[in-house]
Amino acid sequence: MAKPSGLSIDSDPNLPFFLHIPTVLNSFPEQEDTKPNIIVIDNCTKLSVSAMDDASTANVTPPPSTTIQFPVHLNCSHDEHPRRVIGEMDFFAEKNRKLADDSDHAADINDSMDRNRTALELNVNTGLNLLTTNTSSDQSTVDDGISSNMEDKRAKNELSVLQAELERMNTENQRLRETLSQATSNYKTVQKHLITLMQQQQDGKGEKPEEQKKSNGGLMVPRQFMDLGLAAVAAAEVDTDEPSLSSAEARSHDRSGSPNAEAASKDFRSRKRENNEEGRGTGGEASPDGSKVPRFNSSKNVDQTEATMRKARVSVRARSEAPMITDGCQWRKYGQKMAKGNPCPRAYYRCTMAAGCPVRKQVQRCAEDRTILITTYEGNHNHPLPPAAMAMASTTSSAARMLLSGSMSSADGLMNSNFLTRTLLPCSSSMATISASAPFPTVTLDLTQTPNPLQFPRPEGQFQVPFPNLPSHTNSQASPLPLLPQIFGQALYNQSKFSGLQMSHDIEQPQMNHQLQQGQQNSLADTVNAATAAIAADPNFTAALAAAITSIIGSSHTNNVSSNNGANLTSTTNSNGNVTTTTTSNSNSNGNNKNQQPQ
DNA sequence: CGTATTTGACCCGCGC
DNA sequence: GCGCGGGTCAAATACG
Repeated sequence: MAKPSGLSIDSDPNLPFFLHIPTVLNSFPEQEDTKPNIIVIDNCTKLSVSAMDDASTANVTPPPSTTIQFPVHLNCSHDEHPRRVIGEMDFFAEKNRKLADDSDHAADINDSMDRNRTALELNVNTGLNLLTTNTSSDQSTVDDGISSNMEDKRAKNELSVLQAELERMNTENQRLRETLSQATSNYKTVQKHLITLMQQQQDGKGEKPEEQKKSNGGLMVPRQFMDLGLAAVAAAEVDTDEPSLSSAEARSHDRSGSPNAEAASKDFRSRKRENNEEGRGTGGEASPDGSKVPRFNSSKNVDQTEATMRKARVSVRARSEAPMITDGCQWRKYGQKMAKGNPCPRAYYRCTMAAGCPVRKQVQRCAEDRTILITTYEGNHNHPLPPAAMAMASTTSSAARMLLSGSMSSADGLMNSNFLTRTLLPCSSSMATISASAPFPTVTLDLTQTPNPLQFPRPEGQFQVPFPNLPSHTNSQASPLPLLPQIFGQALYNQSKFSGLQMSHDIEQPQMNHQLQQGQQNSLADTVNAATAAIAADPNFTAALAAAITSIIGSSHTNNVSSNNGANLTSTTNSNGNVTTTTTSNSNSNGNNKNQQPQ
C-alpha cells in the first residue's frame, strides 16, 4: 500500500499522540479567536493544517523554537456514531492518580513522550496535508508526482523540526521531573514538620495551640498558593480533608491517605453496591443492621471522609433554558419531588458513568427566577471522567473539599473558610456563597451574575464548547446560554491546567515572564503563555481564574478519593496547553443525555 | 426488547 | 411519638 506523500498521520487510530505543528506565536491572533487550538482528524477526512498551508494566516517558515502543540485526535467516526476519545492522554489512568509517586509519574511522562515520538517518527511522512491511512481515496489527490520533490524537502524539514521539538520536550520532561522531585522532597520535609508538630500537640495538649495552628494552617495554606502546580499533591497528602484531626487520627489518616485513593473508592463503591443494589429494597435483608449505617471493616477514617464528602454539596446556579445543564457526565434520573417553597419540582439524578458512582445531583429551577437552573452536585466520582466532565467534577469536588476542610473545626475551619472566601469571592461578590444554614454544607457558585462567561459569549476557539453531542433541543438553540456551565467548567478545567503549568514553570524559573521572544524557551512555556494570553484577554478571566484556583487548591487538599483531581495535575506534564478538548460520547450506546427533562 | 423516565410509596432524620 | 420534608426505591410506563 503506497503511503501518501502528504504529511500523514499514519498511526494506529487507537494510539493517542500529539502532533507538534510549528507556528509563530501570536502571528495570527485572529485565529486564536476564531479557531480552536485543536485539530480533530477524522479518519475519513483529509485535513490540512491551515496554520501551515495558509499563508494568509500564518508564516510558512516559523522559527522552530516557537511552537504550539496541537493535540490531534484520531477519530474514525461519523456524526451518528459515538466518537472515541483518543486524543486525551491517559489522565485518568490509575497510575496517574498519585502524582506523589514521582517516579511513576515521571515514567508515565516518558511513556507519553515515547509514544509521541514513536507516532511521529514512524508516521509522519511528508508534506502538509494530514491524511490518514484510511483515506485511500484522498491519496491519489496528493500523490501526483508533480510536487513530490518539494514535498519531500518540506517533509524532511518538518521531520527535523519535529525531532528537534522532541528533543526539547525530552529536556523539558527532565526538568519537570527534577521539579517534581524537588517538590516531593519539599513535601516530605513539610510532612515531617507537620507530624512533629502534631506529636508535640499531642504530648503537650493545649500547650501553644495558637502557635501550632499558625505553624500548621498558616503555613500550609500559603504553600498551596505557592505550589499549586507541583506541590499540590504534597499539600494534598499533608493537608487532608480534616485539618482538625487529632494527631493519632491524622497519622492514621495520613498513613492511609496516600495509597488509599483506590481503596477509598473501592470501599465506597462496595458500600454503595451493598446498600443500593444488593441490599436494595425496603424488604432487603442484606443489611439487617440498617443498610444506611456504614459498616465497613477497612478504614473508618476513609469511611467518615467519604460520608462527609457525600454530604458536602456544590450548587451551581446558571441561567439556562435547557432542562438540565450538560456537564459531561451521564446521568440517570431516579426521582422527582416537589420541594417545599418552590413550585418547580426537583429532579434527582445519579451518575451512570460507572456502576456504583456515588455522585448525585439535583436539578431545580429557581422559584424566583425560573430561568435560573440550580444544579446541586454531591459526592465524588469514583471513575475516570472525560475532560469535559472533569471540568465540573473537579470544580465541584474541589469546592466541596474546601468547604469541608473549612467546616471541620472552628479555628481551622474559620481560616479555611476565609481562605475559600478569599479565593472565590474576589472576582464577584456574588459568585460564590457558603451556606451555613443549609442542612448540608453547601457552596453555591452563582453563574447568573453579570461577570460570567455567559454574558460574554466568547469567540470560538478560546474555549471550545466541549459538548459536540449536546441534545438537540439544547444545541438547536444556538444560544450560548445553555452552554454556560460547560463553558465555565471548561474554562475552569483549562485554566486550572494552565495555572498549574504556569505555577510550576514559575517555580522553576521565577524570573521568566509572559513574553516569549527567545527561541530558547521551550514549547511548554510557549504553550502556557499563549494560553495564558488567550485567557487573560478574556474579560471573565478573573472569575474563571478564581474558580480555577479553587479547583486546584481543592485538588491539593487531597486526592485520596477523587479520581479526577490527580488528572489535573498529571495533565500538566504532558498537556500541551491546548485550550480545547474533544468530548465524545465514547462507546456508550445507551443513548444518554436523554435524561434531561425534569418537569 | 432493552433502557430510561415517571411516579407513588417508602425510609429516615429532624423538630416539636 | 408524630408529622413533615428530603431523599430514594422500584414497579409501571414510555421510548427508540
